[in-house]
Amino acid sequence: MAVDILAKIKQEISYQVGQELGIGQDLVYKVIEYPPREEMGDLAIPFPALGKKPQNLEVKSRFVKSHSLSGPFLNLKLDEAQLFKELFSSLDQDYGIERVEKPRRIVVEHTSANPIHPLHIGHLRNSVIGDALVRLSKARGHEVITRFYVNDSGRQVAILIYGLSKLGYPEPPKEAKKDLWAGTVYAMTNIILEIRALTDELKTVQDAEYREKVTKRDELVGLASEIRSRNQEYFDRLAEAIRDDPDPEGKIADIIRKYEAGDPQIKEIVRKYVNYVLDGFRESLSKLNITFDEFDYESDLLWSGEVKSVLRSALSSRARIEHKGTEALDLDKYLDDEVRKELRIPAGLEIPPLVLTRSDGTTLYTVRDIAYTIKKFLTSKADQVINVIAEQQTVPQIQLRAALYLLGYPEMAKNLVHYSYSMVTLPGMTMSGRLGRYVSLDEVYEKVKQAVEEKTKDRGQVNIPEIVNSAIRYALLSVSADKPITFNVGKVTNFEQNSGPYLQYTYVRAYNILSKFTGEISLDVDYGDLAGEKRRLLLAIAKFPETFKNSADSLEPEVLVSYLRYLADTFNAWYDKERVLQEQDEKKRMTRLNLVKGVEIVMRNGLRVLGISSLTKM
RNA sequence: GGACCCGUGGCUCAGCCAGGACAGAGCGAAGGCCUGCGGAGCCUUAGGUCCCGGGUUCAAAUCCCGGCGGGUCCGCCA
Repeated sequence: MAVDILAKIKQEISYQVGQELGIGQDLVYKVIEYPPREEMGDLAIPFPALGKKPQNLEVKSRFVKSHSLSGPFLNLKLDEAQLFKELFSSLDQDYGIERVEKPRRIVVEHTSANPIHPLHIGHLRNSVIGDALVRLSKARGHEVITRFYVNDSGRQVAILIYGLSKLGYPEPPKEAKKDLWAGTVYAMTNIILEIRALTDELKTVQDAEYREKVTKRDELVGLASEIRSRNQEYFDRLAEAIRDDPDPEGKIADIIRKYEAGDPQIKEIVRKYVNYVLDGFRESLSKLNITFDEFDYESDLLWSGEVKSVLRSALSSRARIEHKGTEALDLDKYLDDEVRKELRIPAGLEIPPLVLTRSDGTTLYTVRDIAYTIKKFLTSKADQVINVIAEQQTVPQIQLRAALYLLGYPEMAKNLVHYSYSMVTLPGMTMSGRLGRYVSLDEVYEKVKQAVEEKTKDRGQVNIPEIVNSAIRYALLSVSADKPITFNVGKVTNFEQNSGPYLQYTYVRAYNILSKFTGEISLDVDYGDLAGEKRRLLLAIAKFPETFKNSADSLEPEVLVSYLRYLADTFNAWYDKERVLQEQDEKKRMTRLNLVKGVEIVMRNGLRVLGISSLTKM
């Protein structure tokens, strides 16, 4: 079992200082920080934060080499020899991967794209973040279940099925990627329907509105001709069939209704095509080593009666109201300030009522999501459910928590986390799955792959997929989730310092030094050698357990990413200046080998929990 | 109009939640470093009113209030 040496040292120091000042150890521990500049020391205690200002203070610890008062700070310099000895005598392969004392059961739902078109770079951010959260939490010792919610009973799937019906329910060509193929049919059908709807509207409007709609229709017609080029035969057949259909909207509503009711014929059709698209998703995500434990179909919740039961409970709730002639829940009225705070609902937000049913009696997405959330908590016996969902759904997610609370599931409401992330945009283009306008995950993957192939073409056997994976993951994980990203392929294929491949490359350097050393790495070292970057490396290695805990517990992969970047920079700066294997002095060589070993282990473990493989050559 | 998120060198970001000492990186720019463990590397230099204005504090990029700018949402869509 690896030990967090730095935590041990900080505890010892805070105990000492606490005794001297007559305050609690925990309080001191909490305020210990790292000075901004090296020459100040390795640790600092700001006295005002403790409400004390001692004249002089003795810190007696074998780990502390010296200390000095500087303004309001007590600066401590650690004894690198003691730290080194303690750290490397207990270093093992799992170093830094600190497990929690009380593991929890955590469900992470992520990606959950509509099964009607291929995954695009917006979903990619969701998948990569979700997967990193899964890996971080698992490494921390939690039991994690990964789930994908299949939205198979909405209007969008119905549109796809409607389009397919007009084509006589064709099979995708053998060589085609099935999600891509379905996405084309969906976008064609949708555009044709939208144009038709707009054309109908033109008959009843006039003047400014008329001109606006004409412009909009012209745009759609332009897009239509673009998408027609993907498959002219499909497009022309769809256009003709939909033109001849007296009531497409009725047919689509019919599909939704029959599917919700579990009509065996439509069930078989819908499931077949939805599963084709899911096959495509799995194929794309497997390239990034992303998998799921469960795929949960929205329709199963309808057929099993789980949605009905939620609806019944909602209809008998005291919060039930009539809203615009239909059934709804008033989520605003019955939650006091304290509850809102507990549920992380902004104080100033007027929560919109939750509409429960359409006038034809069918249920809406959020109602089904209530049922799904309950299912996630119950079937996995989860302590916490994390939904990785775009920021656009902030309000619906709030409605969800509020509704759970009101319907008698306050614990679930409190333990449901919306892990929000901001949009991914493309330079000079807005994406729209509805209109078939997007850059798919597969395209991004291929572009990055080409760049990697170009870069490695003279290097023999190299694990190209793992380099592509690291470049993509790093690009999406190094930016905090709540920042919007403009996805720039040029940047992702730049494998210089700020990149996943840079980290992998650093690992390769460390690994190769170790692989060329045939002896035994011992602790018979020269502590005097621990200066400059080597001392910095020692400190950095010592900080890894704390950084990992921080990153995992706060669900912030970017914290770990920045740390690994710093470690790599420090290692590379040293690597260029001094030799390890060629060092003549045996004890110095041994000092350095230990440090390289430390970097190797930390880099490998750190990358692993981000879903990035450490390669031994590249 | 209301709510939420974002605003840090020319560009892209870290640091903000848990306030602390002259604000860190990368890209781009200028100039250097390959007889040595893999140059996807290293070393210099230039470049910053941390959006603005108040407030709290011994201490504010960080917390609070008010603005400004950008994004997102406010549907019997999901």
